[in-house]
Amino acid sequence: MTVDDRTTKARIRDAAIEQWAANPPNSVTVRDIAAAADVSPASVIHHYGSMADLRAAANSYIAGLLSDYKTKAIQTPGPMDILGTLRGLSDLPITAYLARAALSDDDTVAGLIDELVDDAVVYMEAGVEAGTIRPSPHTRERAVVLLLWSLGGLVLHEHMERLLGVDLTDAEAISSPAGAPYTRAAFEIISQGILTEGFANDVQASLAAAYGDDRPEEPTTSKEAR
Amino acid sequence: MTVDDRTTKARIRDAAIEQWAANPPNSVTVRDIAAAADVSPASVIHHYGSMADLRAAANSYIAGLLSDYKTKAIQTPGPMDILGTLRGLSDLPITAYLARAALSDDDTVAGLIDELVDDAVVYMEAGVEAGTIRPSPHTRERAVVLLLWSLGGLVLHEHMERLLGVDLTDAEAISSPAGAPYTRAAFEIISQGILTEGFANDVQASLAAAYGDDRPEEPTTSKEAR
DNA sequence: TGACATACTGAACACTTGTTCAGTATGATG
DNA sequence: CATCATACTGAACAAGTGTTCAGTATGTCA
Repeated sequence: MTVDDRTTKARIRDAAIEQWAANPPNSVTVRDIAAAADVSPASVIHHYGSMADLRAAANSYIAGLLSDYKTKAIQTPGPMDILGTLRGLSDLPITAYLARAALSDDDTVAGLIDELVDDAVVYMEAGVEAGTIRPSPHTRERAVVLLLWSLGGLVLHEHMERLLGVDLTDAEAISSPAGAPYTRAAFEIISQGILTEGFANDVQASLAAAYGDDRPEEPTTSKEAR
Repeated sequence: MTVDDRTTKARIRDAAIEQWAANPPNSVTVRDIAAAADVSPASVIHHYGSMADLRAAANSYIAGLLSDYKTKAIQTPGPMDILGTLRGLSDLPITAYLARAALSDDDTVAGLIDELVDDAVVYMEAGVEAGTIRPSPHTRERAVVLLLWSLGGLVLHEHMERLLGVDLTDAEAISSPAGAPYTRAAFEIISQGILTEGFANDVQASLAAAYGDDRPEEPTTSKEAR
């Protein structure tokens, strides 16, 4: 006999998160959330004051979950997939929620993204220390681009599923063989890039000429010309 | 003095595209578009029948522009930035529009994305031929992931701008020194990846063990049928 | 008991949305 | 000229939005 011992306020919050995770932004109404939480629309406002405040409460709740996972995930090595750590963090569809929230113009969302970026920087620095991640002259910029690319792929998960058959919001699918079309492509990109060494050197040279040279120091590998 | 010789119908379409490119999805109203085109809301409906039909007309117009660019871009080498070719294609903010449109559940948009993917595959195969792009056992999957990552970064351009100070929807900014924080990080990732060689081998080994090996130089137990 | 706070609701309100409609202007065609 | 079609508009409408509000329970505490 499993009863729902959450308070009504918590039930409303969770219902809101689920609704926002599952539906396009701005298409979720008070009445939707109220129906999902099995209360009246007025009750939603009673507990949270307004729709915007509910959104803020949901965001800060998610932020709290993120903080919790941080302390746990710090000991698990291999930050290959920055967002992967988020999956399976709670019963709530956090990744799907983030994918939608990243697009809302709500100000509190920016804080969530910034937090993820900061975490990514920390992880990657730890990876450099551990010898799994290449050092970079622009650690933070690299982390920003990589995180926003990953998050962007998540945001476009419907296209990803149509094109590769992989649902990035499904935690189990990703880590199963069904997720291979995505994971092996992503791994290939982040492990060796896509450019040949010769062409990369050419581009690097022209970039250096244009913006100034800041090539990362190569750890005693090949140095011969093409 | 230059007069606007576009028909009212064309002006409405262009105004709609600009509005949709510049504002969050579902936040653009008939009255916004009407005001931008300097006509009455009723005139918008008069010309296009409904808001949905206007959207469809805009999508097919963009699709037409894309087809045009394809024939042109085929001869410009260096497909480093797949989406870069789209910038400066027209006076209309096509990339920004695509970034918003990629999220709408309109069916005609899926066709646009698929077209971009197909183009990316072609470009990358040409790059492999030319020796600028590394060959891959999964060309199409790699192209999909790379394109959706890029497009995803574009979708999240507001976060990118906040975090890096680079506006991905601004064609000139990208190719100027102001775009360096993004371009050099993106280049670093696609030129050498982010994993060290040793760690990449480790991960590759476990991936191969889990899903089956698809790298000829890594010998593992071969027992599957063909 | 009485007094007070909290939880919750149904019904309405003010506002915005896309769309309709009657009607005016303009120009082409006979 | 009359006739017709098209371009365009102001005013309204129905539906949907978040929110307010008076009012009813259900406690808690003196």
